[in-house]
Amino acid sequence: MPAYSIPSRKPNSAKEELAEWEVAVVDLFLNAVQSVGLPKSLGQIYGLLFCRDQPLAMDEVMKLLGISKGSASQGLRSLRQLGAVSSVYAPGDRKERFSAEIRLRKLVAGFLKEQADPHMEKGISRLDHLRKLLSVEDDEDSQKRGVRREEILSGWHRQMSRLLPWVKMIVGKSDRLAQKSSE
Amino acid sequence: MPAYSIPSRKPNSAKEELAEWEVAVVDLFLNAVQSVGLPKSLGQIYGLLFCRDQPLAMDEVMKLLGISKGSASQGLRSLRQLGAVSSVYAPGDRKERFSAEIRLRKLVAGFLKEQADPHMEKGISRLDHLRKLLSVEDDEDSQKRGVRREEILSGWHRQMSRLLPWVKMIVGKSDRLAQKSSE
DNA sequence: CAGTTGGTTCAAAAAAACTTGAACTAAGTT
DNA sequence: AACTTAGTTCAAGTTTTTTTGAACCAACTG
Repeated sequence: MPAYSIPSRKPNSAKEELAEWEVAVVDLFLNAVQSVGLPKSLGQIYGLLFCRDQPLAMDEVMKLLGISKGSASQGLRSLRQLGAVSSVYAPGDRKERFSAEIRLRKLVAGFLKEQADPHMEKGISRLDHLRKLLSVEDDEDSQKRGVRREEILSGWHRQMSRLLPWVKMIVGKSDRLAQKSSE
Repeated sequence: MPAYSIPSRKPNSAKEELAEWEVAVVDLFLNAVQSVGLPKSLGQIYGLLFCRDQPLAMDEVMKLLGISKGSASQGLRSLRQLGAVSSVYAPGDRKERFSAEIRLRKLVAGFLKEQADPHMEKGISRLDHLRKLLSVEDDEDSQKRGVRREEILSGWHRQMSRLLPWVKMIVGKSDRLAQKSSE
């Protein structure tokens, strides 16, 4: 038996390929995800999983999307971290399989938790730093001006902090449409 | 008899360089702006103008931040388009001068109008395209699956449309804090 | 009009972000 | 143990985005 058969690579003719509409969905997510500053492979992977009823393994994702092992691995990790996909292991199978989270509220919550919250945290320490610098500013006019700016920034920070819970709440409402297909 | 001591630094006559706290503010905006996917020069420029009471001309921005003419010109244009800075011409002076918009509600509204709204528009046409593809899908199971996905996506789109006005409203509330410090 | 100034444009350079694939760990099989 | 197979890591390569600066335009000045 052949230990290793020559990999006759035909670029796009595999047993399985995406339906046209699936390509469109993958493309939709590819774009959507870029608009919020995430790498496009995340969008492709999520889009593919979003289309499927059954969870897919990493090698299927690679083959269907034509992306590398590294991209698939890293992409899936990021998506898991964002709470946008979850892994399921079928008993008796060593492969990890992935399925997409389709509840918008969860997606938004995960995104905010991973992206917005850290920024808010960082904002606090930056404001602290700013106050420290202001306390040693020797030009009095400059200092006064700086203090006014610090007040404004603190106000903004407070308002953004207030906003985030609302976003989660509003998006959470009537998530039913999505839920009935999954839960 | 100097009223204030500790002028032992470079006695820079005009404001040729930024105060330490101003550097920190510029850096703060540089980071903030990148986290929403805008070029960092936008953050630098906005941050500088945010610090100042008096509007600055383009050549001052260039010199203070050490950026090129091209960056300054393009950056200021983008900021104007976002509604984040406005230009003021002093009478008798041919130079255009720029000052930062500091009302958070205006900043958010401008950002949403320029960034989010176009995406929502594009979303509509993508959903239309998807429906068209689904109407000609020949595999019946695939089609059914696709239709379910299209329903989910439409639901998401609807919810996001609902969210945006709320964001503007919530951020708009008690913008007073920022205003009283400047106006 | 020739010279200067304020400002825009855009091709090319630089920087940043993303993807790849080979080397590697870990765990299961023979 | 040797050989799979599943998956991770990361240096190097590729692509995309951003910045630069020189050419250009338009308006004012002497």
